Amino acid sequence: MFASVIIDQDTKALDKVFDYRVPDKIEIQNGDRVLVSFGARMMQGFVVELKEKTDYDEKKIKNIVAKMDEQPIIKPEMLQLMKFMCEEFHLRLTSVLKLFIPSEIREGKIKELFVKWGKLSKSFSAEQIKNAKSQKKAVEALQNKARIKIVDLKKEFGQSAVKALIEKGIIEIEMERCLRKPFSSQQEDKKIILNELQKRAVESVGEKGVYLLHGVTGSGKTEVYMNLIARVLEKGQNAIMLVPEISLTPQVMANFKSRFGDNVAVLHSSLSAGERFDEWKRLFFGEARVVVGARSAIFAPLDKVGIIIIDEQHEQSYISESNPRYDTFEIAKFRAEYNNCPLVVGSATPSVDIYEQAKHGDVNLIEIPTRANGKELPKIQIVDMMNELRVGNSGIFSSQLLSDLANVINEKKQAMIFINRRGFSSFMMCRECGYVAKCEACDVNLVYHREDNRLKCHYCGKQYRALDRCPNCGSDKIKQGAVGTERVVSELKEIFPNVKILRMDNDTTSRKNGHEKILSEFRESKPAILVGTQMIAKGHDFEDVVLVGIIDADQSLYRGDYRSTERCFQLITQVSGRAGRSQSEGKVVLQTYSPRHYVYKFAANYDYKGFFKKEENLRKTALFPPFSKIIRILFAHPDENVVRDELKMCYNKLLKVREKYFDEIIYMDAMKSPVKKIKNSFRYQIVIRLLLKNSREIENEIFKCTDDNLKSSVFFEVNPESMS
DNA sequence: AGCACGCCGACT
DNA sequence: GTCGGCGTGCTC
Repeated sequence: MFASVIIDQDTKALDKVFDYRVPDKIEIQNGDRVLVSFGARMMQGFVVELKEKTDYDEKKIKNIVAKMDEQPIIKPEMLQLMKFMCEEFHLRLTSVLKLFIPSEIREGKIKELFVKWGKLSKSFSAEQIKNAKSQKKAVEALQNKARIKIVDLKKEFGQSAVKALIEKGIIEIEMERCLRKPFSSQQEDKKIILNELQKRAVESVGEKGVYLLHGVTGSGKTEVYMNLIARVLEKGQNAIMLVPEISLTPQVMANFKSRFGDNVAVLHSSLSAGERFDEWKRLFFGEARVVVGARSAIFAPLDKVGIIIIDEQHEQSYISESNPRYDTFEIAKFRAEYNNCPLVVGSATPSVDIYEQAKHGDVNLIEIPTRANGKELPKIQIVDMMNELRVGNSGIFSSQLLSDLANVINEKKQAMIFINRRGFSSFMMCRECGYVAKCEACDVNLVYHREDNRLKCHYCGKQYRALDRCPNCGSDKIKQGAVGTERVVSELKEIFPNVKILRMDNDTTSRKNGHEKILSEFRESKPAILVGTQMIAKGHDFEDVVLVGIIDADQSLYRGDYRSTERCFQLITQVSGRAGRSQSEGKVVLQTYSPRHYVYKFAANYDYKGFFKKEENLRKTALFPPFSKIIRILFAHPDENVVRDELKMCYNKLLKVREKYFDEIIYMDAMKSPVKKIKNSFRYQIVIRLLLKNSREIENEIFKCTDDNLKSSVFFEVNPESMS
């Protein structure tokens, strides 16, 4: 019998399986963690396949040295998922591996895997101990107990005594694998009362398939989720619940903990490796039956999965940007199919992509069109900043927003001001006529790059001279518009000197608990204004927030990205959802320089369907996803010449693919990545846009062109979230 | 990743 | 003459 083993080391050179012979005395299963001799050293590996024959020279094959745990670490479902990911997303086995295995049992940590038990040797004689007191005591203890953990022995009788006994051969060491089943615990259950719409939503979720829960902000989706999970638990199955990164997590977590008690395991980024491992073990052994966590929790080692839920489906954080790159939704779909269970994704602002799937019936649509508390959604008022400019107000705030803020302060209520500040680059826009520079070839907005003072298209790489005069109206008031949180805060402080004004952005929350501190301070102050970036957009319920101001909504609109309109719509809806969550009516003031852009009309009316229809049409015409596929191949290497050469090599091969599929490849070019250098590695990319017909086949051919032994690291992305 | 093998410079 | 620099390539 032979076993294919992947070596636990994330390198391209080791991204293959190595065959070992399985000795008769060791019983090996798929997914077992094994110790093998690899080259000159001992390594840890994982068995991914068992077979009778091997292609490798049998004379050179080594034996598996040992099996490391009582049971396989990688369950059959996970093994299949690993293989699926490698094939489907062109990832390395070795890098996929680390998503499935907690760091605590990986790489150099082999020693910690075993519990070392101390046992008295049969052939020991009392003379050997003579008058060493603590050694004598240790031996006595072992005479009564047969075996004691070495760690405990050392603790009780001292390091040196135990060491001496081992050296003399009086104590023998017995290794035992450490992954054993811990005790289990019981569950409690509290029922929540659902309204009619929520009830119907729960009932609409069937035995399997993908469901899109489209519910307005405040429609009580969380209660629906909890009910669905309770239903599944009653059937004796388990559940996976995913939430976006951090900010939402404490609240959701508390909710779930109080509902499902010890049954809940939590996996998120701020856990220590040890804590993460503990939760992982609880899931692995079926002690915890619900996992709540960020995207990586989709790899939780749960059996009998009865439902998978992804909350805030549209969130970007579900797409992993660092290696290995993967889309959580695709993984969830695999697991749901494998377990024959439903996958429910929820959002107030679903992505265009998934809504398109719902339209074709690949995804079942469930709608909750009203808020759970019966309140109206806050009114959104669009303020034309161009007009403000015309009447002589060139400040950040419109007169409307200022007077509304004054009202809030008089009534001792709270307001939030939302600023869209993203990245290092931005678009160029004319403040007189609203003209925005676009790429001639791609119909997306150009991005201004300060380093070389040029405008660039992130999809085709075409470059344009930076503008100093508007080509439309001739005005010289053309500039890149970005206002920072700091400036907004300082101006607000000048206008409202006696009001508490808090700032929340990356700078102020980087410290530990910075997040919580600001939020609780805000909660306690009235009146108060909270100024912040994306992070104030989601999660938190503040009863007394009656006004939300959106400064420069355009920032997310003109980002040189085919998805930017979609993002803008999502952002407005999510931010608006913060206002008027309780008794008081809420209002939103939305400032923009392009008030006639269709996104604002739809967003102001909370008309998702209208927006979708319009957006769908535009993408169909311009051939952007979901009506095409964008493939980006990123090359990175510290030596710029190496990347250039290898990119060129790959590009030349790709030219042949393009020839073959000339009708289906709309666009293909090689260029520098918009971010030229990260961590001293130069980055170049090839961007290809192709039609959906035969796209899988073409994709595979494209991938083959990068298949050689390249020095650069190569990343392969389909419909990338960002081009940086 | 590591570690060996290997082919050129300054050193007891 | 050897010790050792780290470039290339292999590990079942």
